[in-house]
Amino acid sequence: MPQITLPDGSARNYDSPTSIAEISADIGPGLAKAAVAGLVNDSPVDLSDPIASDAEITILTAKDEAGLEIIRHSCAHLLGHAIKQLWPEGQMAIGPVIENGFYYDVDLGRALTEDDLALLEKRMAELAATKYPVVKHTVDWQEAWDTFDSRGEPYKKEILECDIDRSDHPGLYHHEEYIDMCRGPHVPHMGFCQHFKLMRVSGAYWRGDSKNKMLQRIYGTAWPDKKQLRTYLNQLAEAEKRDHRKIAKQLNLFHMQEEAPGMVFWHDKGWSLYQVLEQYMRSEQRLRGYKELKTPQVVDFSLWKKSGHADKFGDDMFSVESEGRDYALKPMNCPCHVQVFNQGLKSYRDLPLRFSEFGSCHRNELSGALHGLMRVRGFVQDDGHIFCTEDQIQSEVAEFIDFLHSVYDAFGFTEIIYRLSTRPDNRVGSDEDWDEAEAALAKALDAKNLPWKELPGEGAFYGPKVEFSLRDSIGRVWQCGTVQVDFSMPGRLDAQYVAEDGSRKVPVMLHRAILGSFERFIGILIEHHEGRFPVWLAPVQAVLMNISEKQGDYVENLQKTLKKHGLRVESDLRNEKIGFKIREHTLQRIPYLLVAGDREVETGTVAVRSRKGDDLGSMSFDELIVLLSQGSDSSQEKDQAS
RNA sequence: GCCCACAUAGCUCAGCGGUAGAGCACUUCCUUGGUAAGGAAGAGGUCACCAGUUCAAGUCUGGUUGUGGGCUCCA
Repeated sequence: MPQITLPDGSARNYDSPTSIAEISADIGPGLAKAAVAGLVNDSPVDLSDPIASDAEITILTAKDEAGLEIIRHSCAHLLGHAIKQLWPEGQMAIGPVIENGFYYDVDLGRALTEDDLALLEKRMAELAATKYPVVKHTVDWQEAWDTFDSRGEPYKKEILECDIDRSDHPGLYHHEEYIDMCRGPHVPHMGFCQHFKLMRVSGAYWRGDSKNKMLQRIYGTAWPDKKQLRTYLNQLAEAEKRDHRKIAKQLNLFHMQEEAPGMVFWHDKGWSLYQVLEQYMRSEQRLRGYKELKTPQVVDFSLWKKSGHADKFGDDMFSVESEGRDYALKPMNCPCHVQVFNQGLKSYRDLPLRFSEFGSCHRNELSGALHGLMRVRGFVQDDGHIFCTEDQIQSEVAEFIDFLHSVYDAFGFTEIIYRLSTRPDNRVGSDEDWDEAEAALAKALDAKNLPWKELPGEGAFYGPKVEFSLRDSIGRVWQCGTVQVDFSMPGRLDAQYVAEDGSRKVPVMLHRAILGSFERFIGILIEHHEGRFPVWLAPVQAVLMNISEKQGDYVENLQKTLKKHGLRVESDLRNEKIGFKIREHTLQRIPYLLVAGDREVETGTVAVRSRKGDDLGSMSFDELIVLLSQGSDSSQEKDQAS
């Protein structure tokens, strides 16, 4: 006699075991039709699963996030169904839900083409249009194994053997003649799975292990209705429009070429952006008590052996041989900073000691990992290392977080995501050290009421860390900042200070970065702003143009004066119509377009137009200085020109 | 590094066995025009690189390099 409680608190009684399907039908035909699956005491179930005892239930529809996930999961099965119809020899691996969609890994023994994808998509649409029912059979382990054995599905058998207990009762979902194994739940019929699109194919290792066979992975996206599918596809097009590689080409910021894979040739405009960032970080760091260093880029391997990096990352370091000695291009700055710390005897009175460096690093990343500015081989970190005592960890981390907030705010990033990565299995340092460091990081976050998520086991081998990610203007998340506690390196590299009692102690070292690397951060800025940089960052803040030749001298003089005020202003005296010049510089996303004709020469002004197309009227020289000098202050960041 | 795709003028791309094409940009000339493209003429390419097939190769085959999308990795 199950009593069913609905989310609104109302209860219904049933004489015999019931199901989500039955309850939905009792509530109304609309709901019965829309129901995808349900939650029974917060556990997901199929519509048809029997409910024999008292329970709190929720009916899931396509409108629920959980309901949509079920649809996506069923879409993976639909893809499996279509694959097996088109290529019966294909061996199915796994087909999970991912953000915005699903994928299926399958072993076809050959690569898939774009044409195959279209074929698959067509077959899937045909199958889904029949709205065939999905039937679940719960069987015992052996029956599941026999089923996949007879159907020639070795990967499914391996999953059973390795991941599923023999006493379990796996669910077999029958999609007409196709059978897939799944914890479920799934949609009651495929009519729910009609709004999808296959996106791409790629290779993927079986079980994510590069030693295993490479399977073919087919990605798809799926949504509750046509409209949401279209919206999503539009968003993708939007992201593509923002691609920093494309915008950088249009705006002439940098280029890369075959002779230096993964390294950047900065052009003047990109370098201007870079310099503004660097100068900004430099002045902020100075205000916060950092001492800026510059350390060598080519350092003998012995130091990397001592620091432990050669053992762990040796293959990823660029090496140089000279006069029988082996050197490496530095992949990071920390060992060099310890060398600076080690010069001269340090006292506890010197701590905390904050070093910073715009450290030029090289890492020989796998060729396939390179990606525009986002993943490069040569880059510059806004690196810093704080040498301190254990007692100072929490306050140093707290100060660092304040610093990081002010920087992200200045660049217009308001939403930050905090993650605390704790001890991995493979680690150095005592458990007591880890307890203390993890607690210090957590306390620093909690003291500011920041919401954070723990990533157990994700810490570095030498200590726990907090990672800071920011959300960009179209919702994507980028990890940039980090602060890491290090118990290992100061000891390995013989860093010491004299404690209050005269004894020698090893300092704690905090690694920290806010931007991460200039290269990547600029890539993120380009995409975040879609190349429309706030005026304080814009490589060219304004372009002065004349209407006709007569105003040429006026424009040139004005440009000189503005440049003397440190403003980045160009002039365009070409023999072109004003409309043509306006168009070109608008496409170049120049914040302000300054036009001088006879009227302006007479009054000593210029006509100001924003890149958005707004007419800001005539401005005098003084007004221009104010307009173009809007700083990194975030309240001004959202200027009229954006 | 692995899987798949791609590489043609400065840029964006077409051509897919038979003497290299378009638009924009560039150069010169005309035009001096008030807020998103004024007109005319001209110049510009060993079709990424190296082999092979063929009477003939941007075009077909193999290899190399780079790029793109994934996978793996990310101190």
